[in-house]
This record gives sequence, structure tokens and C-alpha cells, in this order.
Amino acid sequence: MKYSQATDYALHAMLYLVNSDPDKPVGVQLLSEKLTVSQTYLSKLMTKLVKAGLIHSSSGANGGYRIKRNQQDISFLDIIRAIEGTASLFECSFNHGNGCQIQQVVMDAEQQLEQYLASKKIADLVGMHKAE
Amino acid sequence: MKYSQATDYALHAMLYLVNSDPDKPVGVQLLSEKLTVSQTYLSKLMTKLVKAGLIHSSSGANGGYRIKRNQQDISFLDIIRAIEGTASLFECSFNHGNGCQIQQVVMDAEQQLEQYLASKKIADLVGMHKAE
DNA sequence: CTATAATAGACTCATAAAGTCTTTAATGGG
DNA sequence: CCCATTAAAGACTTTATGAGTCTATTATAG
Ligand code: SF4
Ligand code: SF4
Repeated sequence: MKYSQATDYALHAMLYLVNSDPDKPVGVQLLSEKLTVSQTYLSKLMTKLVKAGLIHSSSGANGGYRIKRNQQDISFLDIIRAIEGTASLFECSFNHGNGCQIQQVVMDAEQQLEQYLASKKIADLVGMHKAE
Repeated sequence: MKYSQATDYALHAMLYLVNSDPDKPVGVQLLSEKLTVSQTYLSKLMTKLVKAGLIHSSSGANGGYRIKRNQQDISFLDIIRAIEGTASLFECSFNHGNGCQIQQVVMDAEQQLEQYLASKKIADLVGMHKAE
């Protein structure tokens, strides 16, 4: 079980945006060079981030993506969910009522994971890899 | 991101073994009926569990699978790892040295998940679904 | 011996991730 | 108003992995 490559791209793109001047939108062209991934593919991922409300986009000349104002609130979990979706780690075939402990254990474990990821904000990484 | 169906089967098979008489091996035929999955496919998964050292197998007449003696020590994590492998949740493309915080955060989050799953033993579920 | 049961490996099938190509819509600047 | 620029959308292809089948082989109790 692994997060998709797309999540990797999204995390790095977000990191880049957080470290950029919030008044100068950065386009997918520049980002795709930094991440060495095609523009069209990356743009799809960026659109997901926009729809999830994590970043802001503007079309046209000098357009591009900007991080949302409340960047302090953007967590790793937000980004991962935007890309991976919110499907549960475990869905059983039968669902024998609500007393099932197998389900319970795995769900609780997932909760642990998400709680941690929600507590880590992307903005905490400001300064990292800024020079690149 | 989801655990595979195979993990679901393995958890249920282990649950069944834990609730069975440890001196009477249960064959893949019976198990496959309980889990409504083909014998050949399930047998592959069982072999993985054997190789991971979680259960014991015996060929020939009256053969089958038995849980290991130290069943108190068998955790959810053991079972999941036996099936899903031990690959990390996140492997970055470049690996910019060991100071990377993106990697660190996701690794730590995974640690949280695994720690929880390791603390939950399959034997704690004894009695559940015994009647089926 | 032989019936029974696990193991192994090659194989197929289905689904999802990863990526491409092309078209359309939005928008700032001249 | 026009045009260069840039995001968004959708159909499509490719690749990888999960899920499952089929057949042959090995082990063993009776
Ligand atoms: S035992 Fe639990 S996980 Fe398994 S099928 Fe029943 S409800 Fe689902
Ligand atoms: S920033 Fe971290 S996760 Fe990203 S490529 Fe560098 S080392 Fe890997």
C-alpha cells in the first residue's frame, strides 16, 4: 500500500507555492519543470487542488496558481485527500452489523494516521528547498 | 489508498483459525467456503501467512493450517505486512539527503499507523463470529 | 499405494494509475 | 477589439498491479 505518485507531485507543488511570493501566481509550466513532470498531467492535479479549495487559480496572461490566504491551515492530510480521495482504508465484503471488531481496529488505525497528517501543516516547511 | 482484498481475506482467515481448535488443522477447502473465495487463490494467501511465520501448515490427509502457538503475539500489523509487503507509504523521486521534512512527516505518520496496528492482536477478537 | 492437501508457477482478466493529445474557456495587455 | 497566455476539460493510450484461474508437483497420513 503506497500513496500514488500524484500525491508526491502535489505535495511538492504545494511546498513550492508556499515558498513563493503570494502575489505572483506561478504557472503550471514553471512547476512542471521543477517537478520534471508533463504540464498536462500536472495541470490535472493542480485542478484537483483548486477544487479542494487549497489553492487559487487564475487564467489568462500572468495567471497561474497561488496558495490560499489561510495557508497555516493547510495540512498534509488536506493535500493527500485532495488527490487520493477520501475512500476508507478498509471496506469489508459483508458488513456484519456494527459490532465488527476487524473493521473497528482498521478504522481506528486509519484515524491515527489521519490525525497525525492533519496536525502537520505544509506551511511548517517554509524555507525548505527554497533555493531550488 | 486502500488495503487489498487479499488483506481482507487474510484477516478473516486468521480470525477463523484463532477461533478453531488448535489441534485440528483446517484446510483451505473449508476456509474458502467460509470466505467465499476460490481455493487456489486463497491457498496462495495462506502460503504467504505461512512464510511470514504466522501459521503452520501440514500437507497430506488431515492436513491444513493451524495458528502458531504464540498466537497472543500475532498482531494486525503482522497479517497486513505478510500480505501487503513492507514497502513504505511514500518514496520520493529524488531523495535530497536525510533532512527532508516531507519524507519525515509521511514516514512518521505511517509509524503512527503501524504502531497502532501492532498493538492490536488478532487473538483479542476470540469469540467473534464463532458461530458462523 | 493412494487419497488428500499444500506449494509452485505460468497464465489470464480486470481495474486503476500514469500520462498524452486536443479542444475549449477565461483574462490581462496592447 | 484582438491576441497571446494560461487554466480546465475530456477523450484517449499506455503501463502497472491486483485479482483470479489452471495445471502440475510435492508431501504425508492411513
Ligand atoms: S467480520 Fe467484520 S470485517 Fe468481516 S465481513 Fe463481518 S463485518 Fe465485515
Ligand atoms: S523534497 Fe524531500 S520528498 Fe521531495 S524529492 Fe527532495 S528529499 Fe524527496
